[in-house]
Amino acid sequence: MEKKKRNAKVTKAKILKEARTLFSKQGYDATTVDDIGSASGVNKALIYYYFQNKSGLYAEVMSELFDTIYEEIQKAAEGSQTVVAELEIFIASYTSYAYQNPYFPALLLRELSDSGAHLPDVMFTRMQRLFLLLSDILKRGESQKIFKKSIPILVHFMIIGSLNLMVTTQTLRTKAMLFDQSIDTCSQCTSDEVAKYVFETIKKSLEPITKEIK
Amino acid sequence: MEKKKRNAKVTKAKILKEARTLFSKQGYDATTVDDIGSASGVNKALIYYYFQNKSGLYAEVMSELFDTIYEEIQKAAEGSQTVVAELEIFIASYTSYAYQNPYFPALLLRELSDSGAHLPDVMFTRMQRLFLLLSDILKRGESQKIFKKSIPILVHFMIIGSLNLMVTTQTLRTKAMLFDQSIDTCSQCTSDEVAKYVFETIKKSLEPITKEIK
Amino acid sequence: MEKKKRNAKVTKAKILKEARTLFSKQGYDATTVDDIGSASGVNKALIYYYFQNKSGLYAEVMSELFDTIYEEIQKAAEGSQTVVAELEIFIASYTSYAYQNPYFPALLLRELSDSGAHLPDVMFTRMQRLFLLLSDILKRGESQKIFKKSIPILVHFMIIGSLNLMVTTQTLRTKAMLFDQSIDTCSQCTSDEVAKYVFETIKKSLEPITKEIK
Amino acid sequence: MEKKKRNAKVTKAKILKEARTLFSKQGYDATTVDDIGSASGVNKALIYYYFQNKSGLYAEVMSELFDTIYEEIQKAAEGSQTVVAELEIFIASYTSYAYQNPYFPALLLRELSDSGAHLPDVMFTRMQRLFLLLSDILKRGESQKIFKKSIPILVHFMIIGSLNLMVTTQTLRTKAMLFDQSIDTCSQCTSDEVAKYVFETIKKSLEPITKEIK
DNA sequence: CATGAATGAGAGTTCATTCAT
DNA sequence: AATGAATGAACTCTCATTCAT
Repeated sequence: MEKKKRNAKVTKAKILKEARTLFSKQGYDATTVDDIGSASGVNKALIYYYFQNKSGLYAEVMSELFDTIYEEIQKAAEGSQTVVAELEIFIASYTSYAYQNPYFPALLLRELSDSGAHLPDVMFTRMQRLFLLLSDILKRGESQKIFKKSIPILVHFMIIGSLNLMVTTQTLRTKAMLFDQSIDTCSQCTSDEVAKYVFETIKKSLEPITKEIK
Repeated sequence: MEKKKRNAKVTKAKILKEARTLFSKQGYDATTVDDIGSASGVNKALIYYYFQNKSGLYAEVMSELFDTIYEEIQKAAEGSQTVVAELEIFIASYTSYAYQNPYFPALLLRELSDSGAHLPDVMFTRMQRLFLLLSDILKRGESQKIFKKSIPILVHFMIIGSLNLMVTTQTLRTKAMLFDQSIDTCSQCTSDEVAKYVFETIKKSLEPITKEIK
Repeated sequence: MEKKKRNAKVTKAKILKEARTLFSKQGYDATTVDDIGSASGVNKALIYYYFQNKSGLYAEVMSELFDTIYEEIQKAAEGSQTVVAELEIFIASYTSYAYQNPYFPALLLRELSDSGAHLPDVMFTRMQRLFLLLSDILKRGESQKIFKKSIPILVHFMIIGSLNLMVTTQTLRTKAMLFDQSIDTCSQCTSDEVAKYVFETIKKSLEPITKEIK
Repeated sequence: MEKKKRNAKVTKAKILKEARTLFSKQGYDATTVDDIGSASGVNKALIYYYFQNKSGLYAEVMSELFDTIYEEIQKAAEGSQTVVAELEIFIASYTSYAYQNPYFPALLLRELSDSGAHLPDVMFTRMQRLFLLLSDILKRGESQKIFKKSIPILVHFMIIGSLNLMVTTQTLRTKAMLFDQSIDTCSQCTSDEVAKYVFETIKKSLEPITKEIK
């Protein structure tokens, strides 16, 4: 009868996992602490024991996500030789992360739609780091004359905006296709195809004018 | 003493207006019917008299918004000669609408982060129409050999993703700048600059390969 | 079927009445809003509709009580000729009020034991007015050489302390008598007897020294 | 490294001490077992190990207090020659105890406002003993013709009522003075002055009538 | 002797919604 | 057309208490 083994680490992780799923599926307000409690098989009060309150739990969920994606991208970009390769890896790893952790895009978009209403200031910095990663690639590319001058935040938003929306609208796009076969919502596209298209688009837009003129 | 003139149309419009503002500022869940009531100076029960319930009101708010933006874009595009001009106008009018009705981007992004959980099916079609507008431009451009083959939904999402995020993150980006002057979040950019950059990016990415090779 | 007549005044009064009873019987913390709701036959939410929150209700209960007793004492004292008569009336009306509204002593003592933890500052003034009533009698008596110099607050506390305790300990004192007949806890005393004894005690203690010496 | 010496007696005493303080400062309901735990630096569960439950702890706290004050008064009264001296000592030692253990008055008043709802029967007897101490003095004084006939419980309540209120309202009275300098709430009085005044008042009221007539 | 983990039963408060006028 | 009164269902959070170690 080894049901309840009282392992704090395991329990806390379970709570965080279920919270992540629910928050992303239903949003912050629509997710109740009771939901999270029963999803993770623990008493509601235990959640308050580990995390002070609902928003504390939310903050911890978000921290984890931002830290993870940041590390993944950084790790992936480590050995890259050119800024173009770095850009490609940035987009590819973001895409792969987003497709594999589909709660992330939903949470991120919601947070950005809210001006971070639910997030403490600490989280703010974590969100910025991601942008700085790309921003730095662009800047270096520019000084190497490989990229033309750009507006980094817009490049950033074109990338993550489109990728996140692709993930969050998966159902919607499939539904659209069922309604009207003539509409192409790329509902069967793989994440690789998506990543590739976004990368090509961005890359092309960054090519110095000289090339184009020629 | 002509204070309360009992003008159904006016009252209903007032409710819709305040609802729109509140829903976009705070989101669906965080906005209470009471909030809307007191903002529009009417009794809560009257809201139920005019609209079936909270989500009915929400649906009406969203309908209005989508109808308006659709009409605006269409009207603007009317006299355009080339598909490139049409594309430019599409982006420009979307941008101008989003910047002038800053509640719209927040609502749209939230809705898309949810796979439209709050949205009735009627709304679904309305969202599609917007995409079809762009999709059609791309298709015609392609058959005229002016645009190369693209993935319309991704182009769509790059456009509206970036533009919406620019609007919703205005505060956040200003804050970021205050924290660290070296980070360029385009916090002072005008809507025209933004529209132009997005247009240039998309246009370039659509240029047929031939041009590039030369 | 004239059950629910929707009479705001009546309903509100009923809530106040039951709240008063329960707060005095069980104290602030031990009384739940649910208790009050079911005692007064209304939905809990209605209590929040009329009074913002639990402590708002409490404050209103206390206001009523203090206002009432103050008015009663003042009215009773109106026609009195001498300060001694005024003192007697002060004590007599306080006693009679306390015995007839037995929740009052409990509430007052608890509040005074807590340094008014549950009360807003407005209430503070109301409590003071009662003291000023007595204080004024003593002062006038003193200047008329009818009373000797006293410490008003102590006189006040001897009066209300003893009277309130008599009311709140009624059960306890009866119980004591049942345990041990030899103990005289005045458990059968009428309120008049009590008032008289307290008055005599205080009066005597206020007599100018001259009298005593003679 | 002799930090946690596992000394049952010491630990238990520490818990009792902090419990006493907290119960008196905040009342029974408002004090949580967690509060007591962290104030005394022990784990919450340990409190349940030593005392059955919250109200068990409370009972023990109260027992201690009543035992202590009873002993103090008795000891002080030991060598006194006359009943008047005994009365003086009773009041003086009660006053000194109350001023030195300011939690006691709050607890006692609260308990008496409740008709001892929180108190087990054992406690009841202990409260009585205190009264019997005074009651006995009065009775002896009466039979020695030094005191006139009195209502002992009222005398008791006048004494402890006023003294306890003086202690519990210290803050309130200081506040009153700050608000309005003209109100004399004896906020600077020493415990000796208070004790003396109460004693004089009671003594005078007990003087046999003969004296007064003369 | 001592602790961290876990729970059940509420408590206060909010809110969408309805009813009577 | 418009309102105040009333409700039920939830929701967040707390707390006394117990269990396993």
